[in-house]
Amino acid sequence: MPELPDVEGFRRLLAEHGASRRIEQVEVHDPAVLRNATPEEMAGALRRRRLQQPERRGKWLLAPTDNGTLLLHFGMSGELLWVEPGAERHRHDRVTLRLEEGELRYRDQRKLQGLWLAGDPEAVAAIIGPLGPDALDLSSAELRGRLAGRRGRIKAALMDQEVIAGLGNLLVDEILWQARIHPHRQMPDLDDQEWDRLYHSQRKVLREAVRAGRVPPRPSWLTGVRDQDTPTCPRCGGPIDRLREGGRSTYFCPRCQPLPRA
DNA sequence: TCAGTTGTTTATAT
DNA sequence: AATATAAACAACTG
Repeated sequence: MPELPDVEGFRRLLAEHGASRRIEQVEVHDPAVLRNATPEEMAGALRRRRLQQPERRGKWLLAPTDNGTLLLHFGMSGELLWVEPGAERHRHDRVTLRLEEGELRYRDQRKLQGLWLAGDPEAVAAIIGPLGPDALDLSSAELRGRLAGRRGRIKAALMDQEVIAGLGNLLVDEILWQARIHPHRQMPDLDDQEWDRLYHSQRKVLREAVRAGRVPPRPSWLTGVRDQDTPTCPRCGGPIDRLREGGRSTYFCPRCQPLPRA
């Protein structure tokens, strides 16, 4: 699930239900998701502390309290849910933050990422590592400035969190498809019109995905057809092709997204 | 049994 | 120095 739009949805959830409320209890159902603290340390740091305004940085969610910050990363299968007090536990619920009004559940099937504890902004920065500017507030000039001059394929560059933070496999395929740019294009080869299409596609896809809290699988979008057995392009009707880029499945339309100089 | 999954890191090669 | 590839992490599903 989680790319920028999903994590932004989790941030909204946390802002609505958690901000300014007190954590009554921390329940660690699976200690394996705690990356730099024991369950005792996590509970000791957060119990009876007040949550402040949450923040998203790329795919990271920051939940600051009056005693340090909880950092959450959702990997490929994580999510954050708000449930009624004492709601039944799901088998993949790994951590529960119990508040007076309800419970926040960190749920994750695969446990590829997890939860960290940071005492100060420097510790937060050390855990998150270098991140490019967030994709959600990126100007046209900044997008081009971050990418131009790099060698390599455009999909790899867009997926690199140090270049731009927040874009993942699904988003990048959708953006490139809407911009009609082949995922293997080289940045120096893009003309002004293509840069423009890339920027506006990025804006449109992100705006609508953030609103939905996911990349919406609309029939008119690549995301709406990519999981079909033999997907066809919603724009031209031609067959959708698949290739491997950076170890990820990449879907594109060879007719709408041609690779020049074959 | 095997390939595949919306993420990231590490090792190795180019 | 950058870039490319594969594997590993983990827990499933078809």
